[in-house]
Amino acid sequence: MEYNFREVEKQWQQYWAKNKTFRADGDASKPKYYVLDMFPYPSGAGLHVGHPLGYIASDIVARYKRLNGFNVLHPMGFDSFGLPAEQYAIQTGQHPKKTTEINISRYREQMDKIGFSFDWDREVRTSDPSYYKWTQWIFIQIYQSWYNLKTNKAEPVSSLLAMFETDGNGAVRAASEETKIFTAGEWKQFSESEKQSLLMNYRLAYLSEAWVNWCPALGTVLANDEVKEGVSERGGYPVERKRMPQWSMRITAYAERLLNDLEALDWSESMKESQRNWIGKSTGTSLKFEVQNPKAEIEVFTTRPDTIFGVSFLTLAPEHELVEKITTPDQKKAVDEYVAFAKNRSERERQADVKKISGQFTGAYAIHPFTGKQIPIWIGDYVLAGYGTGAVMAVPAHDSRDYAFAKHFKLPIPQVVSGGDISEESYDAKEGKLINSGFLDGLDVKEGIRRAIEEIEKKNLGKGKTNYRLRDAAFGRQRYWGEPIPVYYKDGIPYTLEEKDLPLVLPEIDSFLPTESGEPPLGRAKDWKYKGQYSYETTTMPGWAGSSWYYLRYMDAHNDQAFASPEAMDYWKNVDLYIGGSEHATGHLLYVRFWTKFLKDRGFVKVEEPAQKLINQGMIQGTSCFVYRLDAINTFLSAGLADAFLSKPKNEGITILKQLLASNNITGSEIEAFEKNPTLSKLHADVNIVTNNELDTEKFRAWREEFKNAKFILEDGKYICAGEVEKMSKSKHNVVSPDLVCEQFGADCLRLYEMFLGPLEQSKPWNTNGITGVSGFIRKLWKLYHDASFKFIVSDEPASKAELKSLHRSIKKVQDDMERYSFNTSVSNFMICVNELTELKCNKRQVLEPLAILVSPYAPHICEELWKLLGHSTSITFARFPVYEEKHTVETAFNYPVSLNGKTKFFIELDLSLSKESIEKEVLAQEQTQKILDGKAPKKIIVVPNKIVNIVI
RNA sequence: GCCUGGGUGGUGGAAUGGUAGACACGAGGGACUUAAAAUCCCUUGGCUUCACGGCUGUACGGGUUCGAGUCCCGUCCCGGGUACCA
Repeated sequence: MEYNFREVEKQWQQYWAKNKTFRADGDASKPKYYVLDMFPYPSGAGLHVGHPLGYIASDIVARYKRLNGFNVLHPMGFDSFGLPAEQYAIQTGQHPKKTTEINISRYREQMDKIGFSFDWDREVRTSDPSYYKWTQWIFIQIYQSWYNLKTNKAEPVSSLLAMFETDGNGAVRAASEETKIFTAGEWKQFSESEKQSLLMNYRLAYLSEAWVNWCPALGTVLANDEVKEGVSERGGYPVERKRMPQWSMRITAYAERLLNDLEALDWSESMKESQRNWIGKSTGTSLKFEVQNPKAEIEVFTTRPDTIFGVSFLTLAPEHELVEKITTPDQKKAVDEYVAFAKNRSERERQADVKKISGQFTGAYAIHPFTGKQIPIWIGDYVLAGYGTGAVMAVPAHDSRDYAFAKHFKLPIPQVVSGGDISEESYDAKEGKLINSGFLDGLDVKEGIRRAIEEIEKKNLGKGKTNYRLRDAAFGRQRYWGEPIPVYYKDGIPYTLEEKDLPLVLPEIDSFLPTESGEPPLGRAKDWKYKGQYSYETTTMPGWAGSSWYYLRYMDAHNDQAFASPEAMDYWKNVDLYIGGSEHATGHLLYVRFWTKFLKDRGFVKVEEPAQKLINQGMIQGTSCFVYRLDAINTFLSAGLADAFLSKPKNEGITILKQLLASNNITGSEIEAFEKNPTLSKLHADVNIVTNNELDTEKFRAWREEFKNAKFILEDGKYICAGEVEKMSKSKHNVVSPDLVCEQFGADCLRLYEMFLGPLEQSKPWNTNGITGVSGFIRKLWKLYHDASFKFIVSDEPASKAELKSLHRSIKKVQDDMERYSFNTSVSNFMICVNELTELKCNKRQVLEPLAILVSPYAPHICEELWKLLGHSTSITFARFPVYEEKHTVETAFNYPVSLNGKTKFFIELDLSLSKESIEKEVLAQEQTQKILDGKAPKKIIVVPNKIVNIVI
């Protein structure tokens, strides 16, 4: 009978699950290969066809590597803590744990239908106490560490304490905000609370008063990467700046390493560039400006110290601590007003009118360190409190923002770099000679920067400095559904739990809202105290905590003595191939690198980077379908007819439509109704009732009550929909679920088709139009082994040259494609092979067996079935991936193109195993060649191995 | 602005500097069939020719090369990311 994918696929999926076929085996003699997907957050909407794209690719690689003799680790899990479950809980009262479990089982069911070769025995869930125990444990290690700039790595706090006890902190070089110098003697005199608060400045996880992104609607703090364009990434709510006590991770200590180590990674250039930009290294110098009345010093950071003589004012951020001090009495009112105005503006407002210039003069003046001139001090919200020193030296002639500010407030714009016209805009380029610049005159910019820093350092006005845009990462979240931070407070001092007290389990609470006093939801937990008396930290960890080390847990998922055993980690090392979306460039992928480096420093892991190779799969967009409705009479126009109407002037269009309606049996009264209200609306139709742009009108009528009595005006007997590419989403009715595709065409078809759609990395719209081609391929493959009455047949006769040629060509191509991760061309190559073999009516075992293996990573179900029919014991590991022999055993001779002066003239039969020279000779000896040369001697003969022979006359 | 990836038929897309458009969809034609579905075969970048064939062609303009979609220089578009970062 014809291939029945429904039955076959189900059987194999059950077989694989029952036999745990894909368990990463313990055979340490095999080379390892770790292929990982970014694990999903199990949302309530389930998977659409876009989600499995990356999983299919990784699964193909996993199966391919197994066939090549690798011990493959290919796990899957769930990033199951997160905001949506909690929001849903607030709305419905359903416990997030429950909804999360429901969502996970739905995801699991959907994934199982696609036939992935995940090792489910290693599944991890970040919300599982046995997992987050170790997330908490790692937090404690980070808390108990400091960053030693001398050894350039994290060390336990004990080593720091030892230094304090013997020498104080004078000689300590640490990533820290601590500026107070103390001696060993002083240290010993400090009280416990003083000691702890000093130490806090060194810890890699620390509690401090900090500016945070506060999202009132979500009631929580967000990290910088969770804020996009001034609103929260989840939900799109406004975010404001707020100062509050806050747990943070000192990721800035790792800025340089995170930046430098990017180079050796096999990631896309754009991905690396995103991280570089996010880290935002810039080198320049700090520089102090003196204020005389009252006495104060303003420190600025600049990358252009060469333009120091072009400074015509200073600008401070409105939040700058000196603002209040230096403002003169007569400016006080105006400054206060401005500061209040700036503070009340949300980040979004502030960013939205970047073009609008605002600022206020403080009345104070600073002294130019080289010219001694008085420089007015302004405040302006184009200066950010969080970057550099929160103050800039304004060089309007050579910085576009300073320029705009100066023009607006009519401040002087002295030019100090020649080569640009500054009458209309600033000249920002780092090219030209310095002018009007005292000791810098005549130098070019590069040289000027060097000289200026030299002079600044000599005069002790500042020093060369590197600045990073990267901020420490906010770690506490004022919400429920996350890992509790394993910290309790004694006399107001935070202490971490001991390992034996872990996990600190998330307590049950009766409501997921903040408490009346504004405390996070965990403040509601009753009797939740350490040793019955000390209160716990009530914020929880952010979403990125659990995902920053999960790749390690898969290596040894059930270990309750350690997050993973050293043996397991020694064997699996790190991820060989990581597949996931590019949207994680500045979030997850930075944090997971950070934690890996930390764990390496402290000796818990041996690798410096989590993933050597990264592929970002593109997004699959939806193709929305639109129908056009004449609202007055509930009549739908096929797209072509609607176009004809819409492209005409209104009156003319109505006339055309009236005729059209009349000729389509629409009654006169209805035509009148239409004339009164001639509106044509464009509505989304469910893509699942549209095939090749043709709407199934019966299903459409049944889809919605309001369309029950709809009338349709067709073109060529069909109702055609208009198509448009949009993001796949429920509200646009363009969601295609993988379940449906599996049901209709089979999992193998879905897998092949998703790969066939185009290069993995590219974003592309889902379009089922071409799926019949792939579906046909599967049927053809089946039919290779079956005769006209669908009886299984295979011949033990030796294969013909042509058959072997087709097979070997495909093996070579597919191998090459796999090495390049070019999955789409692989599918094409399968199709060519099957087409050729079909034409040759090949049913030779010698060809069909390797073919089944070759195709199996892509279409595992049908291949397993065929392999079984071929009489072999059934297992996905088959034998080995068929290896193509480089020797020209099959195609020793074939038509070789010969071109004359770059133009292809003819083909000749050549033996490819010959050397270049012999090929040249043979070409010349050919009758055809002599005819073309016509007695002349060729100037040059170029032989391109395997490609072409070129004769130049 | 900066960074990054692109620009190839009606469409999705193939081409380690070597026969551009593989493979698939769509379209057109044909076979089988009472008919439909399914299946199979042929044609399908453009221009030109009755035909064999010829010319032209990978956003545009130059260059390197025996040979360029591919490499180099310049220009124009499109997608993605990102920014008052001093």
